[in-house]
Amino acid sequence: MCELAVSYARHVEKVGRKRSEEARAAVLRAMRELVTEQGYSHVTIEKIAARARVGKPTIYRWWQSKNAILAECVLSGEVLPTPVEPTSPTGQADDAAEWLHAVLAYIDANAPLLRGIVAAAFEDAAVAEQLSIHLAYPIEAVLQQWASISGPRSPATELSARALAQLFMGAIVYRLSRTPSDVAAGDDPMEELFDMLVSRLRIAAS
Amino acid sequence: MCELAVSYARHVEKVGRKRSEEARAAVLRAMRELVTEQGYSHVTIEKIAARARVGKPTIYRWWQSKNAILAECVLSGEVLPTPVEPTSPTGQADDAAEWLHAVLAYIDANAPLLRGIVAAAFEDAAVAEQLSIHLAYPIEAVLQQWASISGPRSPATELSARALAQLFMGAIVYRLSRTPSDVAAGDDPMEELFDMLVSRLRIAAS
DNA sequence: ATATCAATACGCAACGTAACGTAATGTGCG
DNA sequence: CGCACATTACGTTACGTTGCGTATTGATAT
Repeated sequence: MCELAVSYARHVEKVGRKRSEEARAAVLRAMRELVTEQGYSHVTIEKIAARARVGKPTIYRWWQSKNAILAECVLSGEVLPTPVEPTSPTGQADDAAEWLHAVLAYIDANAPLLRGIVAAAFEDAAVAEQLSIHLAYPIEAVLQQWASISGPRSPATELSARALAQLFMGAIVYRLSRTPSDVAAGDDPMEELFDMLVSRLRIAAS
Repeated sequence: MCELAVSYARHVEKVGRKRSEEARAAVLRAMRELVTEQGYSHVTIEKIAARARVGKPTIYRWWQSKNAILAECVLSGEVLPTPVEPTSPTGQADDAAEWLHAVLAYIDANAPLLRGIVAAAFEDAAVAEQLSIHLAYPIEAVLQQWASISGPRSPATELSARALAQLFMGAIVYRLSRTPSDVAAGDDPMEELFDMLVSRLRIAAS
């Protein structure tokens, strides 16, 4: 299951020098920075090693591939921090709106990095799985929580919470593929989608 | 705008041997096949040249990059053929359902290729633009056509055609990122989305 | 306790392979 | 004749691997 984490626990017992947590963190950090700056396809192991001030063999010892490093970035929550957690899931429509906008703002702010992650996810199932677990499922859970306040598959949503969540995830991901200029050119239906969702929650709550 | 097509019109006039349409088609065909078989990141210029039985310099003469070749695949409609065009845009709900399912079936049938294209789109704005033009906009146009039958922004849809198209595109993209087994595990919001869309068209038409 | 040793991780340097993008050379088509 | 083509070759970059010397750790022996 969690091969990614297990890699850190190789030869747990016995003697010997311990793995440098410093080196591990530096590699993940370098990966994040390089993806943000240059795009995932332009990231090389050698660049990572150079920036992290780490030997190339050290990287190959602990990670099977470039994708595995990126997957671990997602896994260890270094890419998708607090905003994914709801501020106050009380079911209030205003809270919902606030939270949705916070998530969207975070995604926009980290667009270059997330674009690289998504691109990798489309070519590597392991990355896709981590992305689902650490981005899609939490969002889905929150939306489901809100939706369930007005009952499962209520008239307020007409769609199951799961379908609704996946649709939003899709819209958010698709939005990422477009340049900020495109999105800013009054061509962004995200507000419209939010309004729909929030207004329905509002109706359901009243 | 269309730098991609212009590449074919270099030195349009005057003498000399004409560009081999055969070679061009062979390159695009090889790109499609290799992406389908091995994934975009594993496609190399040399593999393309070998499979297309074409010299490497010929490829570099006409295309600036690997992404440019892929973008031209999308541009020249070799990737997204007929199903994107509506079969009979009469506004009948049954037609709508049929068309939506046809598009979906086509996408599923070509999932490996489309995964590669989407992955590239997330790292190359030019590819993303071609994808928008040749997939998102046609879908949007069809939805708009259907929506307009019951009046612009009617109660039947509540969302603008643009927002619906974005939702649809997002769902398609998100679905592509998941393995067929995942999608088949009754975890697919597509049918639900279709049902909602179609049932509303049906109501609006009556 | 302190010293010693084995085991392991580390950075560094170098290797052969693969793909890159370009250049040189000839053939074939218009 | 001019240009596009295939072929071949080249230097560069990144790959993934290996050997080496050093640093750090736990176990063992004094």
